Amino acid sequence: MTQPKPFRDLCAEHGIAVTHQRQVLYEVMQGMEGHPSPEEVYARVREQIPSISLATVYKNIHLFVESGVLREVSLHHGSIRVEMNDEDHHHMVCSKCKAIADIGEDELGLETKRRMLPGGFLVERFSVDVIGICANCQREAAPSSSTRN
Amino acid sequence: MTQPKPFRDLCAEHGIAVTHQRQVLYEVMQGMEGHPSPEEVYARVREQIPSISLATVYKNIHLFVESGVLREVSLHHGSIRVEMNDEDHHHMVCSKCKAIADIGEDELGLETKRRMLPGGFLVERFSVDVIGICANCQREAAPSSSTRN
DNA sequence: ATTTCTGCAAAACCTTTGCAAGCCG
DNA sequence: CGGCTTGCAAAGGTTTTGCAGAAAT
Repeated sequence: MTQPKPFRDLCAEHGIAVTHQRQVLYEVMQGMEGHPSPEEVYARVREQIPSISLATVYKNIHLFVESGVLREVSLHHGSIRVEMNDEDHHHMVCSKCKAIADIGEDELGLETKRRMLPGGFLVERFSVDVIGICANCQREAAPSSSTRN
Repeated sequence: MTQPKPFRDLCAEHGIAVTHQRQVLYEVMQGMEGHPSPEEVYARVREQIPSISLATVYKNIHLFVESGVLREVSLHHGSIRVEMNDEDHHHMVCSKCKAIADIGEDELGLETKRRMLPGGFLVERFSVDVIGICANCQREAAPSSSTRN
């Protein structure tokens, strides 16, 4: 079992109260792929707690982000996105359809050696958005060579 | 002279009309350091065209972005940011004070060799946010070792 | 019992849109 | 002129805030 400290201890560590809403919010987010918006999270949590309010979702997402429980990602998107994936990874953003996919640090083929940058900036982590064209959009954009598609 | 095609030709290339507002907007943005928000750009343009409206600024920023005249950057910020810096560069975002500084592709020490990623994603460019602590915040956060500061 | 949290509703942004008048080509 | 652009004002969407009641420690 890899979750001996499910949620109570996370809350304890960060000095926040354990509420039913937070518990469900946390679990729902754990189970969501990709980069859900607050609205999307809200919709899912509602299935379990119909009376929850969007404001509560926002408040707790912020709380979680500030506590380091999860990570905020600012993609080339309009609204806040959040992700639970805590492995080092980055994002491929399709400039045509705006789809976002994760890509592992190693698959990316980036070498991130420096821990200190010019100007004395101390590196915590790298957040890479690879802008490009996803496989689907490449197919659509190549009408002639797609004969064998 | 490096600007033989100041603005008229840019517009011609992209098939958009040359208006006074666009001309001033473009020049103002050229002259702004960093990553101004639409509001900040608006404030500057207003100095020259007091009657300009924020809506016009938004419309034309979008037009410029779509035309490729400038680049939209989505940092770890709330609103759209824009930049004229068309050299390949990335951003250092301080997780304490949220300050943003540019860093050149080479200074970053990243090797970005691949043009194609797993899943058939065709790379156009990399947009790297380095999250970390800027020199100022490091000083403030180190009360003991800052004696000789 | 106190402090913290929730849900509601209103407010505060930020950004977009519709439209009449004006400018560009 | 005809079409694109502007400015205004209003609408739209997202996120935040204030507060009374409810839950947590």
